[in-house]
Amino acid sequence: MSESVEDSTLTELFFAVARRLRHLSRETLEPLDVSPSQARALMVLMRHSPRRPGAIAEHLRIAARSATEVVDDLQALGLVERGPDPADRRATLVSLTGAGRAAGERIRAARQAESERFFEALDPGDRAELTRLLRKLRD
Amino acid sequence: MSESVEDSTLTELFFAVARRLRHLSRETLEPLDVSPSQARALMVLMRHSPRRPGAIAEHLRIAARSATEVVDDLQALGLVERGPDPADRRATLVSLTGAGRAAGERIRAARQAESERFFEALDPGDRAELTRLLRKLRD
DNA sequence: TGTAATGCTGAGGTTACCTCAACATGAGGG
DNA sequence: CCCTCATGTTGAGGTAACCTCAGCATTACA
Repeated sequence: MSESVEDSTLTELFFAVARRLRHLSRETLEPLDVSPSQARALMVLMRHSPRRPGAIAEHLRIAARSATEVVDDLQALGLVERGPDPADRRATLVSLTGAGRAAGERIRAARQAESERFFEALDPGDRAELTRLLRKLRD
Repeated sequence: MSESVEDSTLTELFFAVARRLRHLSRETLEPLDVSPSQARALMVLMRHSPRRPGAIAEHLRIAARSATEVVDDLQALGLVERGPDPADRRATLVSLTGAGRAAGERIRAARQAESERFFEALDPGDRAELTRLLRKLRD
C-alpha cells in the first residue's frame, strides 16, 4: 500500500494516460479537419469499404444511431457516400469516396507519427509488452 | 505490418480498452448516484479537503470553469460546501461535508472492486508491469 | 399471411468539457 | 498611495460525442 503521491487504482492511472492521449489525438487530427470520432469511422471504412452503418456502429461499439450521425458528417465533408444495399432494401451501404480514401491515408500516417511520439517514452520491448497487455484487456 | 484483424496503432488499442473501462466505471458509479467526473473530483478532495476550485481543476487537468461546474453539482448533492479562503478573498475553499466523505469512502471501495474485476484478466505480475508502463506514459 | 425482428433515422436529451468576458481582489512599481 | 497587471471564480453560451425512444420500411419466419 501507499504508493507514490497520487495513485489509488490502476483505473485512475489508466484514465490519466487516456486523457493525455485524447488531447494529443485531437491536436494531431486538427489540421486534417476531421474530429476524432470521424477519424475512427474512416479507419473502419479503410479496412473494408462498402459497409452498413450498423456494422460500423458495432465495430466502434457505439449505438447504431450514433453511427448514422458520424456518417452524416462524413458525407457532408464529401468523404463517404451512401448507396443502396442490393442484398437488403432496408439497409444502406456507406463507401469511401476518393477524397475519403485520401483523407484516410493522411490520417493513418498522422496517427502513426503521433503514436510513435507518444509511446516513445517506452523502449520497443516495453511497447510490445504494453500491446500484449492491452490486447488481453480489450477482449 | 499487418497484425491481427484490426489493430493499427497502439493508440487505437488503448482507446478501445479505455472505452470498455469507461463503460464499466459508469456502471460501478451508477448505484452511488454520482457521475464519473463528480467521483473524480471527490477523490481529489478525499486526499486534501479544503481546496480551491482552481487547484481541483489543475489536478483533474480540466479548465477552471469546468471545476466550478462539478463543484456546483457536488454542492447541490450536499457532498461539499464552499467557504471563504482566509488567505485570499477572491478565492473559495471547497471542503467535504460528512456526507461527502462517506460518499467518497463508498466510491473508493466500489472503484477498488471494479478495478480488480476489470484487471483480473491479468495476473499479478502483468498488473505490476502495466502499472509501471502507465506511470511512464503519464509523466 | 400475419407477426416479429431488423435497419435506419428524426426528435430530443445528456455529460463533460470548452472559451470569452465580467467582476473582485491581490501584488508590485513608481 | 495609486495604477496597472495578474489571478480566482463564475455567468453566458457553445460543442462533441454519445444516448434513448419512436416511427417507417423491409425482411424473415411460423
